[in-house]
Amino acid sequence: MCNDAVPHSGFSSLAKGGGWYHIDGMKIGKRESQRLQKRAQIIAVAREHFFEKGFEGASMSAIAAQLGGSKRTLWSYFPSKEELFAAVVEDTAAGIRGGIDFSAAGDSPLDQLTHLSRTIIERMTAPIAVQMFRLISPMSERNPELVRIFFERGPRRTQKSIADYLRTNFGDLLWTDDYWQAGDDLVALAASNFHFESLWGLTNPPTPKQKDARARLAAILFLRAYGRHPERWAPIDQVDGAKETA
Amino acid sequence: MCNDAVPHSGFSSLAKGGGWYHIDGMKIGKRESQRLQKRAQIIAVAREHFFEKGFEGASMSAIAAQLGGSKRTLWSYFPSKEELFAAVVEDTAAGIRGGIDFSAAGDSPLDQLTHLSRTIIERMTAPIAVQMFRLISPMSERNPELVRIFFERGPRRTQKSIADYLRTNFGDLLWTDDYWQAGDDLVALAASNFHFESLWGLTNPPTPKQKDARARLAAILFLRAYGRHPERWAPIDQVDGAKETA
DNA sequence: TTTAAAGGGTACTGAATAGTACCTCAAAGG
DNA sequence: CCTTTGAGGTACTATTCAGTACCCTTTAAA
Repeated sequence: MCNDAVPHSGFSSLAKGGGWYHIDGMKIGKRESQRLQKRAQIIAVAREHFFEKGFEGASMSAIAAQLGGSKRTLWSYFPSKEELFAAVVEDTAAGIRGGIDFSAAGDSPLDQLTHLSRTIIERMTAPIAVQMFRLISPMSERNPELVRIFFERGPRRTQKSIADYLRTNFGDLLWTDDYWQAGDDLVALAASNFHFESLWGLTNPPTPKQKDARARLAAILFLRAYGRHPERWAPIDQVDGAKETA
Repeated sequence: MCNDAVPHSGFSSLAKGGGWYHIDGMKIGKRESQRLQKRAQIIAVAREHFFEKGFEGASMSAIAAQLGGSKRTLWSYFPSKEELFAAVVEDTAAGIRGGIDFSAAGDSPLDQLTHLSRTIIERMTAPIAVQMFRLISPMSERNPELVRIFFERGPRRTQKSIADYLRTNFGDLLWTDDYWQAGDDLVALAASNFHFESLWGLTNPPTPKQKDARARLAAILFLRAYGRHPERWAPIDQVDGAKETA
């Protein structure tokens, strides 16, 4: 979709200014290179506007004005507001997805899951993710396909990474075989509160310390809920709010 | 806010048509009564439009047209689009809140929590709640106060009910004193998946059977995670996806 | 029965919108 | 060096929208 705005006219000849331009290892001419840059710049500006005002509230004229160029230029890249919006969604989803960092692989199960929970929290409370949630939610009635694209390219990949990770590293410790469900529940335990608080802007953003505490609690809760031997993961003295009495 | 559109001019005199009109036990004249009815009707129609098109997408002219009356009438009730929107948010939040049904109070802890989880799921996947989430999310940048009002009058009350319920009925069974946190985690376990699926319209709405299964799983997970004796709530043979091997 | 308020209908204002037309100029490509 | 392509600038169209003005009818209240 929208690739017609980024023509790849094969191997173009040597540019006058000397040297080649590369994208993804492909040699391309300077014209194509500039066009790609311009396209990226447009998407970046459009993202600001859509994030701030929403789809209906954002104005193509305002975007063109901030870009400095003329409207004609904007329309030569994206033939309609919908297509520009779609490009922003795709680009942002691709930016959010990334790979999950499972680097704490050598530590204890509790530490591993704490680290994973911390990563999940960080990702779900990142401003770009929060703004994307705000932007995409109301689109499900008007353009469900767009929401699906966002989900497939963003959250879905994270879901899969987590499920794979649990299957590989925690297969023996859990009583369930449904690693997708378990992963979803880990995400829910780790980020659910922060998600709503961030989404609705009800409180100040959580501090690193709060995130750490929440990540550790989520890991304990998860290991108790899904572990074969839940009593091994006693929360007493490890978590604020635990009662003194055993 | 907006109460200037609903004048309560004290105890007005007898209406010609005979009899009194009552609202909240107060006697009011027929004019006031009709005005309140009209106001409610406007909010109902406006809600449809805002739910379908969002704040920016909805049109006051279209709302007035569907109401049948003239624009002048609409503006005499709500002096601006923002005020109408605020009224819709308040009205809807008040409608959603209701009381939680804790009627399964005589059963086992597992049954009690299953029932509670089922109620939570039902509430969070109800169309009016889903649409309200979609509508309110993007408002947090443009009108944070409105989001706060919605939260206080809707989700916050549910949060409190659940925390109170856990404190009263499960105080002895849980290792934590933080019943708000525990309640939030129960909600997360019960409804998190369904919440995103509903919000983004990714799948068909869950069937009653799926909701029942999820509610039971959430109850087990919660009792293992937060129970003093998690091993008592063994999921084997109670939950799909549990491994055969002990 | 009188009267004053409210609702309905139509037409309007002024502003903002998505998208187009046309021309000019810089620069990339050959 | 010359030609083509794309980008900038300005002005435009047609539409839609929030909100207003004006006038007529209905009806509740006294």
